[in-house]
Formats: sequence, C-alpha cells, structure tokens
Amino acid sequence: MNNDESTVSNFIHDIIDADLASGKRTEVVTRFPPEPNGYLHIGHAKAICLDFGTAAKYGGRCHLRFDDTNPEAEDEEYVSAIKEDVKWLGFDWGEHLYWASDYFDTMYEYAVRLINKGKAYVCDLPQEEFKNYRGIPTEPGTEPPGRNRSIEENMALFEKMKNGEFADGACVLRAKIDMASPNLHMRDPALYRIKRATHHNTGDTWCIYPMYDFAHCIEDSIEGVTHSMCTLEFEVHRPLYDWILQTLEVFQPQQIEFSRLNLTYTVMSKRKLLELVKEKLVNGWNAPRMPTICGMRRRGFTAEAIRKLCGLVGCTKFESITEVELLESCVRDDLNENSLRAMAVVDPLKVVIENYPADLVEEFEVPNHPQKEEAGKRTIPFSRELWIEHDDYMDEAPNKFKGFTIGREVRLRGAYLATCTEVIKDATGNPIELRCTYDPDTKGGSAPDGRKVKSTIHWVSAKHAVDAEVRLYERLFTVENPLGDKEKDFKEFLNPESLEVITAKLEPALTKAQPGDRFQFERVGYFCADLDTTAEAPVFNRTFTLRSARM
RNA sequence: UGCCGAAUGGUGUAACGGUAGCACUAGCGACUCUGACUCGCUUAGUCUAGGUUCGAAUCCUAGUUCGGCAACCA
Repeated sequence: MNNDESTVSNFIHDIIDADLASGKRTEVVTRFPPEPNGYLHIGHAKAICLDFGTAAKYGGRCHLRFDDTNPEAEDEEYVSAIKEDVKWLGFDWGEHLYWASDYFDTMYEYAVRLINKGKAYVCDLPQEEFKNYRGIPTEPGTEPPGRNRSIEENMALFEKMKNGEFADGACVLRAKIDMASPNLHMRDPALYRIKRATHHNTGDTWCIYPMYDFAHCIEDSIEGVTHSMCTLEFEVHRPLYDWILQTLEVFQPQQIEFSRLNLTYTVMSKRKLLELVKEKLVNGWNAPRMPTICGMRRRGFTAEAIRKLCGLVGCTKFESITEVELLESCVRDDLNENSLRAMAVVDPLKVVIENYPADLVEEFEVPNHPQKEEAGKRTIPFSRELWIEHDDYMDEAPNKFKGFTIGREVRLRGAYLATCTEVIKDATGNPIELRCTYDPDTKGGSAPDGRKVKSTIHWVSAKHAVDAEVRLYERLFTVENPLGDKEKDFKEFLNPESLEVITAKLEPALTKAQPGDRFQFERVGYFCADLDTTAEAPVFNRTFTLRSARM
C-alpha cells in the first residue's frame, strides 16, 4: 500500500541495513509514540511515515503507542483523533496498539530494581533547590543531601511515595548517575514524581507517574522495538536512555534521532497551535488553515499527497525548513490526477448574450476530466444570461490576455464562441455587465470554418447557478518563519488575508457534493466540500489555487 | 566559556575515494476547448583554510557558522 517511504533511502535505513547484515538485529520493530495531549500535525506525519514506512520496508512491524505518562496534560479526546488521523494517513497498527500506562507495574518494578542496585534514590529537595545542585552547563553540579541514603531507606521512601504518604511534589525518585556529568540529563534526573491526577486509563490507581526518560526507553524495551526513531532534541537524552536499560540489564533498542519537518509560512509546535485555538485565532484544531492532519483533511488535502511529501523531504539530521511550495506541488499533483472538474465562478460578472433566445435552455455535455475518458461526462445548462469571472474582462487587454475585451471572440467552455460588443459600467467605471453576441454555428465550442480562438473561459448559467459559500485560504502567516523573530510574538505575523469568505456561483451539479468531495473548479483551483455543506447551502473550501499567474 | 549535533544550487535531498544528480521553486519556450496538465530549455551548489591522495563533497587537522541541552513536560 505505502511504497512512498519504503523506496527512499536515508541514513536510518543505512543503519538498519548494517544491523541486519551484522546480525545485531534479525527483525525491524518501530513505534509511533504520540502523547495524547494535542492533535497530530504534518510534522507528525513525517514521523508516522518514517516509523510505519521503515517497518513496512523491512517486513517488520510498527506499534502505535500512546505515551500517556502525564495525566495532567492528556485527554481521551486526543486519543480518538490521533487514531483517526493515523488511519486516514493510510497506516495500520493491526493488533499493536499499546499504552505506556500498560507498563506502569513493570516500570515500578524496574524502579525498585534500580534502587536495589544502588542506582536510584528518593530526593526530597524542593524542585527549586535541586536546581542549585544540578549546576549549569559550564560547571559541574554537586551532590544533593540524601543522595547516599541506604537502599533500605530508599525502598521504604519510594514505597511511601507510591502509597500516597507524601504530598504532591514533596519528593521524587532520582537516578543516581553523575552530578558532574557534562550532560545535564545525566545529573541525577528525576524518574518518578508524585502527582495526584486521575489517569484516563488507570484512574486513581497511581499517585506517582514515571518521567519520559524513564518510561520511554522501558516501553521500547518491553515491546522489542529495535530502532526507536525520535527528533533531534532527544539526542542529549540518548546516554540516559542507554544508561537506564543497561543498568536494568534488559533488551536495548537503539534510539536514532532525525530532524523534524518544518514548513515555511506556518508553525509546527503543538503549544503554538494550541495557542491559536485557545485564543480563537483559528476555528479549532481542524480549521483548514491549520497544519494539523485534521485541518489539512478538511481543507481537501489527500493522504496520498501528504505521504508523497514525507517521502520527498527525506530524512537527515539537518535542521531544515521545507518550502511549503513542495507540499502544494504534491497536493496539486494528486488533485489534478484524481479530482473531477466542475465550473464555478468566484467573482461573478454578468454576461448577456443578446442574440440568444430569452427562453431557450440548452444542455451541453462536458468531460469530467480532460485526460481521463473513464471519468465520464456531465451535462451543464446554458442560457442567455451567464456569470463569468470579473477578471475575464479587460478594457484594454494585452495580447496575452485570455478573456473578453470588446471585439474579441472567446470560447465559452464547451458551449459557443462569443464576442463582447459592449460593456456596462457603474459610476466608478467598474464593469457590471457585458453584452455579447454568440455564433450559433459554433455549438459545442468549435467553429465549422476552423477558425481559432486563443482563449477559453469558464462560465455558469445565471438562471441555473447555485450560490455557495466559498472559503478562500491563504498562508496562515506572512513570513516564512513566524518563530524566527525573537523580539516578536509569532501571532503578530498572522496573515489577515488567510481566510476570505465569498459567495460563488456554482454549476448546479455541485449541489450533489458530499462533505469531503474534491473538485477542480476549472481555471480557478482545487476545492473540497466542507463538513458544513448541504444541498441547500453548499460550502466549499479552496484547497489551493491552480499553479498559474492569472492576470 | 561546558556537552551533543549539523553544514551540498533559492529550498529539500542524493552521490559511501573516481563524470556533483534528482525534486520543488524561478525564468524562457512549445502544446492546449482549463493561463491547468504535459513537454523542452535555462539560471544556480560541495562553509573556510591547510593537508593525505593519481584523484576529495567524501579521509585528516584547525577554524567558521547554525541548532539543541539547565521541567517533578514529552
């Protein structure tokens, strides 16, 4: 199914190839480990494609595992959304759905094992005070009091932590590693904290919860993950990942870091996206302007296109920022191939064909896809009064211009050749109506005498047109990297023109569109019927314009 | 000033000591009943300085620049 990822080569696959060749590994097991504290975005899509794609390439398996170690931040709401998004992207975890919370018992046992080995201790220093002992990057830390408590004492203390005999935050379990380590993460990191919060899976069974560094490597180890891919910021955590597993003497997966996906003109941080949602700067997580999977889906992006992008951007350790144009290209590529054509006018200008009978209605058959015969044809009604795009008329048109100008013959797509004879303007000189004549001999759009017209424009019969709400989207931000200016809040760069709502004139067949149906409105762009659409009140989202420079 | 990591056209990536290639973008042109699609062409790159080698993007040395790390977040 998904060959997008499995065909590309990258440094991670080089590592796996070597591991398989040397016999270090005999199978490939990966995992996608989201924390259910927000919605998935296109950056996660890269990780999902990498995790599932790598497993598929090597005939292994990929687990979907929710990293639910912090009940304060997590919510069931996100779990179903994440599952839906992964599925929609085209990946299947089969029976391999896991939870960090599945392993809370084991993690507790492992913590006890560390204490027994003299490798962990209970630290009752207030958080703020421990900072002083940890030191700063350029100077070593110092050993905090209590670090050399006896094993028995630590066992008793940890037991009490578990049993709820201490207040939240009163103490933590720490790994006993090296307060002078040049790597801050090795200066006795916290393993367990006390937090009285109801967990969505385990309820109130626990009042202590494991920290990421302790939990994640154990989750990987228990599941037999061979290659644990994560983003670059975890690079400095790797020594700790390895230390915990080695000290525990359990199966040791290999953590491999790669750079996250960044796109121009948007932000990819869950926290920042949450800010936009909370401050109602966008209409929810699935707002079509959001880089979330659900937002992009609602806007009309296909899973195919997103997977294509994830394959094209590759996978390296270089912190890059990919031009959003590459995404646009992937989307257009897929939509051009797979979406049916329709005619719609987004900025209507009335056209009256003076020599066309007032009460006549003709029906024309037009293809649904220019390159695909099998897509079939549909009929569209034609009558004396039409809507065309406002910018398909110009007073003094340059030669390259494709629309009407007085005296120039233009093809009305699939119908007739027509010539504009007169333009009616309002007081400000803005055209409000065109008067035209048509050539009855050009029915269907071609002239029997073989004369050429250089332009074809789209139109909708005024009598039959259906009004629709159309939401036009542009880039969410006005600058390539909204987070790039440390002096300014990223929200200052929000693009006020990123959403424009207009009323468009649709050809009548479009009222049959169901939410999610995608079309190319010819010469205008790709559009997707919104969740809100109904036959009575159609609503369409513009996914992208066509690649073009209309005048 | 500590530790970890990364530098190849505008952007993203490939080349694993042997012709620096691909995609996107941009520009030009052809075709066209969509200014779409398709097709053709063009601009443009190995961070710097030394070294090893017949030969270096690739190996070595020294710099430079950029990113990450001091939650009881993940």
